[in-house]
Amino acid sequence: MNDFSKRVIMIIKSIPEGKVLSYGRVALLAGSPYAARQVGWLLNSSTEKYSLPWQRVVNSKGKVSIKDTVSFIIQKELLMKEGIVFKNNDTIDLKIYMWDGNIINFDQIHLEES
DNA sequence: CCACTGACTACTT
DNA sequence: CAAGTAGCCAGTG
Repeated sequence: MNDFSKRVIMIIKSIPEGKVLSYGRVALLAGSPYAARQVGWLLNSSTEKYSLPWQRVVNSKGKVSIKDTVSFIIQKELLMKEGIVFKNNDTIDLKIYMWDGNIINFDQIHLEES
């Protein structure tokens, strides 16, 4: 288990209910801006082990991009149960649900407001 | 070590 | 908006 994996796990676990994060965002926060794909894989292999809210991770378009039909449905159901609303074409409004409480305590990173 | 894969993304048609 | 393309990175064989 490398640092990247640990950070991803940590980040996913800190996503609050009713909020989501994109794979790319998680990868970014974990320190590897372009490791979005690994995030998906990581979820798949660590969800049970760490009880991760994997359903709260979607792609940058606000869609559930998992291929497995069953999991796809489950994810939608879970999210809707948390209060997230899907539009007719299975997409959610990232402007509203994207978790920007962002920037976890990763030292170097800090919030810059104007 | 090399080649291939993929729950991704941003960019171009 | 849909489809194709080129990067990116960790796991696997």
